[in-house]
Amino acid sequence: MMHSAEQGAFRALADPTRRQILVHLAQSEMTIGEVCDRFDITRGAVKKHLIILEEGNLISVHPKGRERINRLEPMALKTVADWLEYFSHFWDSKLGDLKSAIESNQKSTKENDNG
Amino acid sequence: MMHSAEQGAFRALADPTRRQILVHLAQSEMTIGEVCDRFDITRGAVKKHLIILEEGNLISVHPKGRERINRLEPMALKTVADWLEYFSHFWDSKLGDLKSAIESNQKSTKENDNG
DNA sequence: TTTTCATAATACCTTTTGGTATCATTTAAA
DNA sequence: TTTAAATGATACCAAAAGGTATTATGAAAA
Repeated sequence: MMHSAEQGAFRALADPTRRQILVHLAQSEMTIGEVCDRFDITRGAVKKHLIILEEGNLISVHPKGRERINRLEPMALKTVADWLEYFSHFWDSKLGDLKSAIESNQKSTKENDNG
Repeated sequence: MMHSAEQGAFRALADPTRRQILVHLAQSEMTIGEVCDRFDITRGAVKKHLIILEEGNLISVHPKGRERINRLEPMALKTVADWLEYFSHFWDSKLGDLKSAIESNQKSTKENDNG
């Protein structure tokens, strides 16, 4: 099946535990054990979340002795932010009302990366 | 169960068909029938996607005679963009490398809305 | 009033998801 | 060289997701 570049990241972000893990990794990189200490689920569950985060390129994993360091990879988050930015004129527009913003959008945009 | 304000939106955005629907609704509001015309799935499937988008406050639905108009609600997207912005210093930082950005983050941030 | 059109609702099916428990593997330490 | 620690892998389970087909409703049109 076809997957857009950001699909893996959107999928990973859908789960609150995974978003929480990203917040923790934004403070410092961690081993799996250290991530587990911050949640009340089993190591196996945490491991699965880390795999999904890795598949979405939101983290990278680096072996170090018998440990494995999990590190935030912010560029995948930027991919998501970029997708959202396509809609940003709806909320930071000076027009102030949605109807006008959509009409303005219809005039200016026919094709786009989100389509 | 506790749900953060943005949980419904993140959940809705995880599916590529639903993201596509939002792109279409950014062009103009549409009835369900008009949304269906743009996809190769059944009306029932589209309806379910619209319900999930509505649950995430990403769209609102407005009865009009025997039709129901689906309208983009951009503020829920802003909620998601705001969550992501917490991480933005990792990619737009002048520091340029992640290690420094995380160390800088450790100094400046102890608690935050994402935590 | 009787159709017809746009939509809602429900039952059902398969795959994915989020979790557990258990066993295997690899590396550091005694 | 054993032993302990950190992690990986697998089988299993219940619930949620994404889809279909079918039936029901409610408003517009003939």
